[in-house]
Amino acid sequence: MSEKDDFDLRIFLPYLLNQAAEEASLSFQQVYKSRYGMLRTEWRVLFHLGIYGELTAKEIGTRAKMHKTKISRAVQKLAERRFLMRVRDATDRRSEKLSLTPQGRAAYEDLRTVAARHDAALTGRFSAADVERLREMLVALAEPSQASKG
Amino acid sequence: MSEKDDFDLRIFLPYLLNQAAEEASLSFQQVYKSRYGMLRTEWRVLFHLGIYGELTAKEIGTRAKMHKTKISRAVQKLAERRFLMRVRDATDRRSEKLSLTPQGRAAYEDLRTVAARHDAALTGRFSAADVERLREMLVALAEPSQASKG
DNA sequence: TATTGTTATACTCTATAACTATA
DNA sequence: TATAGTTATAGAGTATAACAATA
Repeated sequence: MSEKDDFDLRIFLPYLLNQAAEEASLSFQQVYKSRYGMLRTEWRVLFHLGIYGELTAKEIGTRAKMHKTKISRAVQKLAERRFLMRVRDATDRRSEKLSLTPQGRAAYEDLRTVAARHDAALTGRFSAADVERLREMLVALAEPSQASKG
Repeated sequence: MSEKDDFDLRIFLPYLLNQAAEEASLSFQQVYKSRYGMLRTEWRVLFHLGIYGELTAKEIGTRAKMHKTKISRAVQKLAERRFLMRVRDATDRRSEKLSLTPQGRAAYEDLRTVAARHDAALTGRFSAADVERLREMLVALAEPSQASKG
């Protein structure tokens, strides 16, 4: 994009990424919200426990790049609704081992299926090679502190 | 992505798009916020008027796919800060012709330059062909009601 | 009756500081 | 002193209903 009179907002990358992200999230959001009353932070924590098994809040934070306050509140909600269990760590009593209850695992497995189908629906219109390259580029763009000090 | 035990959250498209969008927006957000005290909705309206000239709120809504309440509030803020002028439409007194003041145009031109440089910094690491394909795919993903009922 | 734009309200999401309890 | 996690608070972003003025 040049800097003069032909600026095209419609292809400005931050704008485009935001629009695509909003649209792509919509139908999945409706599912985790309507079926389980979850928020974004909550399904993310649920998925981390579903995929990796027992984790502490700290470990989830590292893997998900989520701030500890977000995790704290998401864990609280998931515990209230009996999707996860908290067990005080015997060797370091500041932290807790978090793991899914059977109910939490069932929710995770349901949502994992929905997510996989949704991902397939979103990417199905593109070639496999294009999708692979798209994911690579998005991973690179998601990485912090690339060239970005405009 | 398959639906069984190898679900990989890190490449789940809605998740990836969200992370990339957040990261890509960061530095530009800091500029329009710190220099002009603007919010997201406000720079978007500013850009529409800068690019297309005189528009009504309705026309901005159509082009930007923004709800009228967002536009109403963004226009109010931009008018307070003397970035735009409102002139009642003589032929339809329900709407107003919106246009940038000299101060608004100066802000737009400054931010347009920042945006173009930021876009170049974000995409500079990829080949021109990859960037072109990336924008095409994001435009397609941003389009509402594709296959999405997971 | 329908449309343009405004106001009220609530919910979601994010960011930061200050705090606790443990180490 | 530092770390794991919590609580409080505010700001940013989004969504919807109800409304006034005009067509």
